[in-house]
Amino acid sequence: MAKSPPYHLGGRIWIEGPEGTFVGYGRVVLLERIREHGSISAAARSMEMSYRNAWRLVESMNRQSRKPVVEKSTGGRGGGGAVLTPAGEAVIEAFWAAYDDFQEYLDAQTKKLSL
Amino acid sequence: MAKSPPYHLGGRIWIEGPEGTFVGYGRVVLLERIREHGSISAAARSMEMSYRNAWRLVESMNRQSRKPVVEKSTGGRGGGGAVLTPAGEAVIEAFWAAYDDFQEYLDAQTKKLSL
DNA sequence: CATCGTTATGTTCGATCATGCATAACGCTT
DNA sequence: AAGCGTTATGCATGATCGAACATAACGATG
Repeated sequence: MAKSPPYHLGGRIWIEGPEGTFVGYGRVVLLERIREHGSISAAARSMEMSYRNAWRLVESMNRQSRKPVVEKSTGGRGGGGAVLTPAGEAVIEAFWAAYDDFQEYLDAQTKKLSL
Repeated sequence: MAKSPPYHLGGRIWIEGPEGTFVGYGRVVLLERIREHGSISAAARSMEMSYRNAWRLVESMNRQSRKPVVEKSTGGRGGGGAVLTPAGEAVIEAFWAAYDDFQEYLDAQTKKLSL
């Protein structure tokens, strides 16, 4: 096996909206966890993020999206919860598509690095 | 003129070395300023960066580069100074090449954003 | 040999951002 | 009506990173 080259190209991408970051890697993972667990608090716990911050991120995404990505409800059976909307699903899909393409781009550009 | 779309792809890239970031946007600008001014301190002043930090970044780049990107001298006429090496020139060129390509990539991918 | 501006380096201060903690409101269940 | 877990929100705490400040060493020049 060949020795890994000394340098490689690194990078990050995100989708920008009116307020700045609309969705990036961390936010999209949060959306997936919400879909999986059915609440912001359980999603936050599952990824070692404070509920405070998870809630803030959801607010930011909902504000910047035409249609909310997460619908929240308070009280009731189980205390309430949060569900991912179809708009949220679309955001997840759009981000991963861009992300996957970007990873390939980084690999390809690394090979072109003249160092 | 058409209204700008609600979302666009944003991102950053850098060249990674053994310690993490080898050179990114800020570091390459610093190298150019050193070439222009002939010292780390003047370069730092010209871009509103503390000398402390500028010096640290130069150290980091020199440590990670096969051959130093900047050669420093202390004392003497004018107190000393710093000059960019050919290796430094090569790093600047390599980074801007990758950077320019990346900007085009972001524009192209933004148009493919299905949101 | 005193001066001067730069490199070199430690220490303190400040801004930023996420975490942690503390409550309150909510509404279904029992 | 009481209990429960979640959303909602303010406030204090802590980690991180660069700026700001303070010296010291350096070496050509006058």
